[in-house]
Amino acid sequence: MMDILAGLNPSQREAVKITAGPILVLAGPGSGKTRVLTHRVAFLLSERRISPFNILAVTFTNKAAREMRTRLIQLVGEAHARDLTIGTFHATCARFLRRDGERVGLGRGFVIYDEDDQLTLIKQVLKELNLADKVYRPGAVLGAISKAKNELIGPKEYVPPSYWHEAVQRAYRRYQQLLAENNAVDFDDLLMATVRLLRENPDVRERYQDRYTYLHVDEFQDTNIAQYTLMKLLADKYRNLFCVGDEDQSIYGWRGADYRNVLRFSKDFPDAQVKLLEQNYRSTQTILDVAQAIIRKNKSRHAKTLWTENAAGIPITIHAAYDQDDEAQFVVDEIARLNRRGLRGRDIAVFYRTNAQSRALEDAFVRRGMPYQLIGSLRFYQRREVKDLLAYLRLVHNPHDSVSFHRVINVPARGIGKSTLEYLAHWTEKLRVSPYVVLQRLTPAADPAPLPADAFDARARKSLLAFLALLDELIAARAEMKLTELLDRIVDKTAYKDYIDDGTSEGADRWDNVVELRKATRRFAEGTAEITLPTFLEEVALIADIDAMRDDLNAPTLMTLHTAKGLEFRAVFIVGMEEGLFPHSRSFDNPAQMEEERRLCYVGITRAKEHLYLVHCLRRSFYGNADVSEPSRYLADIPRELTAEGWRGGGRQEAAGRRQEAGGGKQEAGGGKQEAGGGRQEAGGRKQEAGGRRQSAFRVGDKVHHTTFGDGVVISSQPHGDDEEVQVAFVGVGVKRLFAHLARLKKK
DNA sequence: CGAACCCCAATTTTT
DNA sequence: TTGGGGTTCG
Repeated sequence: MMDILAGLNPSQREAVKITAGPILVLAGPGSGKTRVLTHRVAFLLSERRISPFNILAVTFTNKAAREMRTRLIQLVGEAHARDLTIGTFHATCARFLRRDGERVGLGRGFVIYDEDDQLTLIKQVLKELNLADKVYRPGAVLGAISKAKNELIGPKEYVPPSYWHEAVQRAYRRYQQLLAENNAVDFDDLLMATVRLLRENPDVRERYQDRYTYLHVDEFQDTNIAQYTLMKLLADKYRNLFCVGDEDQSIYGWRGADYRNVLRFSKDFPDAQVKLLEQNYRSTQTILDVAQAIIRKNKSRHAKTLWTENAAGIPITIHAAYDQDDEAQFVVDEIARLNRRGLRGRDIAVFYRTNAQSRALEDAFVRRGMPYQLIGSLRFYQRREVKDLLAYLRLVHNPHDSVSFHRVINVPARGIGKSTLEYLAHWTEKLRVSPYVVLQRLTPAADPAPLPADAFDARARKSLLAFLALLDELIAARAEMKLTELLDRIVDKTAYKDYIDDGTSEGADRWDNVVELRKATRRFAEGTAEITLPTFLEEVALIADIDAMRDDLNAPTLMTLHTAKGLEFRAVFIVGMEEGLFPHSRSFDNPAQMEEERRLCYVGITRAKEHLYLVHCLRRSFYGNADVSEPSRYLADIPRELTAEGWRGGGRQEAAGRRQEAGGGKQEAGGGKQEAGGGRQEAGGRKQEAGGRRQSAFRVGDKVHHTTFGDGVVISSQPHGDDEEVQVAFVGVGVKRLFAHLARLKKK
């Protein structure tokens, strides 16, 4: 076993060595926060001989949990690391509730509703309560409910601060009722119910307190009230609570996170030791200076003095692009350049404020035939086909789940239409049972008594009974089948392939996703579906975008700034550095939110080790129409001497003067999409760049002629497969991007 | 019943 | 621009 303390700096070592009592480690970006956390656990295990069973560490993402475990395996070996409890807040709570949920009224087989399901449910509620969804927008109502839950406020305690919120309260109450009827919980319930479980049941509380005597929280600044309360409850007996965080990286305030938990901690644990980690090991001095220049402007923060022994490095690049296509083009061009200078794909990331921005980037990568990894946006487990099949699986697990029930009762279409469903709803309300039970009572042998013979017309009745038979068959099959077989059976019995694979390329993509889902079930090959189905469903429900990130893909990663937290790359691009986008206009009127935007910028910048690019557009189109954009205020905060001067040269600026179009349509460069692993990331075109091998026939500055567009000047040129992709500024037409050969471009 | 059409609305970040 | 939801027509 290696020396746990070796390789730690003095402050890190101090933090690790305090093994008793409450400890708060305030750690700047790149200061070895995760290192301290893992080494502290390793230290507990090997030096203090604490049993791994007594150690709990919570993170915010599965990825972080996984990484922590991996590092601990390296430090203390598989045998010790295996028995540690490391997981996300949500997964940990789900685990507690699987065991003891009945104490707070949760049935054994409860399902976890994701955002889609929540939306479905709240829409139903709003309809029931006759609340116009114009005024009571489902998302907004859910947001208000979520906010309450994060603060551990139930529908009864809820004090509506306005008229609007009075309706929210009613919706909240009904929403919880429906969740209970469906034996379902939403994300926030996982936390809230666990807190309730511990609060209201001293025996359970004490059992968990005795089990987990050493508690650890990662990214402490992002905990909300519920999460903080949970940890405080667990720590109440032995008081061994170790938290690491950085208030400057608090970016989830909108989701209820409250960095004042850092202050609360000091108040609740007056004897807490506070350790500061201020040495940065990640970034160049220049990048660190840029980051400081940004974050310094925030008022509500404790000034920190981050420093590094790293070299100054190179100046950062601020680039003005014409529009988002030009911006994306710049990014891929620049990445190609970095590649030539020895940076590998996995060393590079592109961050943006909103997911919608990924599109233009994807287009540019695909056109270039450059592989990439996209995190987020259209999530795998959110796609229609995947959700459909998951709904079937959930129904098998819990047939009373009415959201899943309604999702698939007519998918694929089996002649159960609107009026039939309305009538079905009539019976569920009348009998106060789940739709599944109504179907059961359509059978002649039903007990209690079957519904009257004239309930539902013959056709509807037949369809409904067929669906019931299908469900019951699947439920019965569960006991003797593996999960994968169960899924196959569902696909088979519903003729799902015929339904989804309609001959179009989208259909093929969708079918690929089904195959991918099938692959995901294969990890649960041991034991019958009876055993593995609940675990599978739970895991799937608690997956986050970032969890699917792969290090083995060696492609640049595209993700939102929020997702980027906790990662590092040799080169970082932040695009869309524009007022209204970043900082986002939604934050303008709220100073606290504006500070959060700034922290987000700080988080983005501090991901970079060596190269940092901040890019903004002069024009950006939002939904349909283009608008002039102002450079982000953050750019103005950066001292000039830290940025590359005279950089904005090259042919690009001329191009920027004119309207630029992605001419010639979108050519799919590579062999379509590559679905990988968890199925969520998409590598774009996979075709290898021709690189410098081909001699290009067209060079920047060449005068050319095109039969339709007339005369123009080449402003860029890229070898592309057998052809050459050129950008040409045509007189009176604008910039077009085309394949020279294909377009029969002539040199003049 | 279901496909086709139309209109409207929204678009921040997500465990 | 996209998608969801509602309406209409076959």
